[in-house]
Amino acid sequence: MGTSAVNSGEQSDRQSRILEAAMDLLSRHGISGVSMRSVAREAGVALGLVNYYYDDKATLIRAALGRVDEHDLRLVAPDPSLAPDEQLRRALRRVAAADLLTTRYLSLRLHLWALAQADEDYAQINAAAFDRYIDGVAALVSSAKPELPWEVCRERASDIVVIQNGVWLTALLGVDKASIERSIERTEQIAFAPLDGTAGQDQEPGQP
Amino acid sequence: MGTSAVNSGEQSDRQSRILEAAMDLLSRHGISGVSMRSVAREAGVALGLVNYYYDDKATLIRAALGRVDEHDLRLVAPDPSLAPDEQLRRALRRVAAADLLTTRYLSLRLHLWALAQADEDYAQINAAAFDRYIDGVAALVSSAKPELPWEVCRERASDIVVIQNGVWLTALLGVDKASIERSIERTEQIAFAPLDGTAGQDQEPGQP
DNA sequence: ATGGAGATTGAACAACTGTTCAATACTTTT
DNA sequence: AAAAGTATTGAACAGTTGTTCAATCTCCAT
Repeated sequence: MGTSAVNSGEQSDRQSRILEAAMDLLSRHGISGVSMRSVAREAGVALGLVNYYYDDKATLIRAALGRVDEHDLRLVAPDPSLAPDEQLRRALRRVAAADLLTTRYLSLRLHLWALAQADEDYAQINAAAFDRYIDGVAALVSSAKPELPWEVCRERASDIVVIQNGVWLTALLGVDKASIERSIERTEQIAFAPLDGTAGQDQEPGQP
Repeated sequence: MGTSAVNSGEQSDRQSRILEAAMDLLSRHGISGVSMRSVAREAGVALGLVNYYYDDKATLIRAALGRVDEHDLRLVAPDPSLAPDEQLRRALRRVAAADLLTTRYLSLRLHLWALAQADEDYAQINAAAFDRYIDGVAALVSSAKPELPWEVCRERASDIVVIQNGVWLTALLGVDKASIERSIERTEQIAFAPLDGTAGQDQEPGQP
């Protein structure tokens, strides 16, 4: 029987070359550019082998989706070697890092999101990963500002993620670099805002 | 010869039914769900008629893209019957309006964006519409706050659009309604911020 | 070397794709 | 009523798609 896609990590090198090829094609040409044949060609492998490692085309796409979700989660993984507030700051900065704002990654994310919108199956995987990501951000906020109740951390995390999504989506359209920088700053302000009022914004700096 | 897709407005009823069907399918099942046959079926029309009104599948998709772009631009069109600051406020609020935050519209936008990412042709149309949209927002900001130099208005518009994109993208994933509301408020703060410092954010509400 | 298990190939199949086109139906003009 | 123009149909075409499968190849334990 096939090796199944539940297999994590690097399998026989060929299997991961196939997955890599699929992600590359998806990122560059969208789902219509991903056929079993084009994947095989891109991976330098016979057609049959793609179906050997991935029973379905759906399984192949699911594997790609899993890889990207995994990657996203690493962005907000706690790093014990850093002070909590520095951890948070870096995680927020990573979103605008050069290696993340590449067309290849952003485009891949966009296509996967579009797929999730069209297919209930992908949608669930995606939604779960999205929730875990928000939880990750909330956990970082909580470590950096322990005085905040968890509920507030989740709130701030949601707000931050809205902006982050906006950042990378807009980055695809080639918006001003400076605007992205300002948006990142905005996420920092939300994260580090003092407890008092609503998160990180005071319209009137006047005194009571 | 065919009627061409340059034809704006409502043509023979059948033509617009076809376009409507295409947009519906695109929104619900993504580009792989849009075939000339499925469009014809959804529109209750023979296969040949789709190619009669739209020479290409690409032409059909372009028409859909045009419709959505047109719709987006109307969101920031100036409305002389309102005071400038009210115009701006309403435009910013419209993004979170119920009729816009529907899956149908958001999903359509997402798929078109994904298509633009895969096809240079769509990409240019999309980029142009995106620019016009930012210009529209900037113009509204400028009317509401005439003391701002145009450059600053564009800056604020860019920042606002980043958040708006984040809002509707995240809305697709079913994020907390409250978070969306807070994000909209944030766009208002950016728009209406006093001229002094950076746009709409003061980390410390202290006095000088 | 011999057997066997897994890896790899490409041909074959049925289903679907976009596009073309001759044939018809319907409207309007003459 | 005839002619002309447009709208509408579905069959036909060549190509592509995902999936299956018998046939090979590779490698390792025996």
